[in-house]
Amino acid sequence: MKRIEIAKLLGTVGPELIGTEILVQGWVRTKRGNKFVGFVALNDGSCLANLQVVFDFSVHPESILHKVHSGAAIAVRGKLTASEGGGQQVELQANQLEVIGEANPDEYPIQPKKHSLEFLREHAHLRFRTNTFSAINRIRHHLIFAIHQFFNEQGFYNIHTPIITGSDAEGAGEMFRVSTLPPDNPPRREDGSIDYSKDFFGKETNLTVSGQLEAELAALALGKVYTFGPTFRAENSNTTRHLAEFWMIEPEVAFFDIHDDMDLAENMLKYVIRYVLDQAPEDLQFLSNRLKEEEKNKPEKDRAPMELVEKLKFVAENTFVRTTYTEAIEILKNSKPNKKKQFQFPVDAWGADLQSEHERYLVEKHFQKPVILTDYPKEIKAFYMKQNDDGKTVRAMDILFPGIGEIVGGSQREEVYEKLHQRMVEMHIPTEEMSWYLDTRKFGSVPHAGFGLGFERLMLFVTGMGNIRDVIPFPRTPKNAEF
RNA sequence: UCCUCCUUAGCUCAGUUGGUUAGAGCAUCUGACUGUUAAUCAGAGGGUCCUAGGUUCAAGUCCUAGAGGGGGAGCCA
Repeated sequence: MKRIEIAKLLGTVGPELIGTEILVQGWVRTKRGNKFVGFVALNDGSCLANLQVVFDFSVHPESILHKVHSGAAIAVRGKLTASEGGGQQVELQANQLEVIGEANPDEYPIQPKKHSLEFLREHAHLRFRTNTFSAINRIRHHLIFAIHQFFNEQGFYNIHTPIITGSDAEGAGEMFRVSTLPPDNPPRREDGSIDYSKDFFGKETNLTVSGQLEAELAALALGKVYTFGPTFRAENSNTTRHLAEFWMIEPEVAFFDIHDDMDLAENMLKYVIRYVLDQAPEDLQFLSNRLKEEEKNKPEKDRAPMELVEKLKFVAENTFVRTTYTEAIEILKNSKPNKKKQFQFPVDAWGADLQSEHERYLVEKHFQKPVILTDYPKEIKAFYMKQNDDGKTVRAMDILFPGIGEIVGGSQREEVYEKLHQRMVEMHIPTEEMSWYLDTRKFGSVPHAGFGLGFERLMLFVTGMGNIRDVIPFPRTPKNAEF
């Protein structure tokens, strides 16, 4: 007999199968009952909801049912019936029970009760077994799929940019070195420095901090491309928004200017949010309720103004606010918290980078919508960004989301060889080592633009979770590479 | 890296001014109950109070150092 997934039994297929003999396999969530009848809530990961399996104790020997604990894997054959109880439409009357894998209740750490997220993080190998993390990971799948589908529908090509990179000049952050040299006794040059010409690649190599520069190479031939791959930053960042290993989406499009870039980013975010709303309503509702429950413990002023599902719909249906850095500085200068000196970093002069508290004020208090900020001072942005005619600003755009801060960072790229070269010299980027990048501006250079979207930051927003370590299955952070 | 808070039973947490034998709920085990929904009810077992020093007649409680974790900041996606 072939196994049927619980999602199908609890979905549209269920009613048709009432009265027939079926097989289900899954993991026990809870067991309850009395001497005569037992109820097991069975979950197989195909959906959030459990299937209720009913055991008649006069049929099943107690010795086997004794092994049915939370966490145990079982296979059950029986007849699907309309439920006598109130909690569910259908249930399974068990005829045959097989305990596939026992779970010793004295050792199994996941109980049918609320665990703290901190505790579950230390048991990340088992936290998939909880409602919260199974919901998060199903949503993660839908989001990944939606991103690929969006770009595919728009005619983009997916490009695999290298994970190991020989360039350390991207300036996006500290890098993890990749080397096969013996760490205790590496070959050295006469001056005592490590001789990387003897290393595996014959030079220093690192894990990538961004696929953007390589994506630009592809865009200047294939037109519309995107990368979606792992990214590594060796920054000692200990926050709820940073990971040492995370996944990034980086589209790059030839003949796009900054406005096309903003349109693309806004459309993409709305598309994937709508997709998840459509594909995972139960999981989202569960997380929404969970969040609401959690917020009951918070003071009124710290509570989110909207419930999760409501918030996602709001973002999907409303136009993002677009404004310039210069206008944002004016708004902040004249804002109440600035005048009352409530900002930790007061806003006085044009040219300073915006702090988290400023971004949060703009998004959550002033506009109360996602905000796209453009035309930042060139001093606080990367070397490859297109310089405006004012000589002061670059065509950069950051998308700020409530509760998350910066979720997208992008720009139109500088396509004029001389301007790019000059900016690289000014910012001490080694131009010889980056000749392959400069070549694109020598041969058939065109205006182009792109952006980077931190996938886990998007996950934070969509799931409403507060810590980035809970939206990736196995988080890598400073001092933590378990599992 | 900086600031701040936390660490007591398997889990979540109480523990008063330093004072007798460190408690509760859930989980586990035993028993009761013929349809439960995180079942309910009764009973039992379960503790290196994070670690190492120190103060004191007396430390879970006070002090110092360390470890681990949370939150915030910086860097950023």
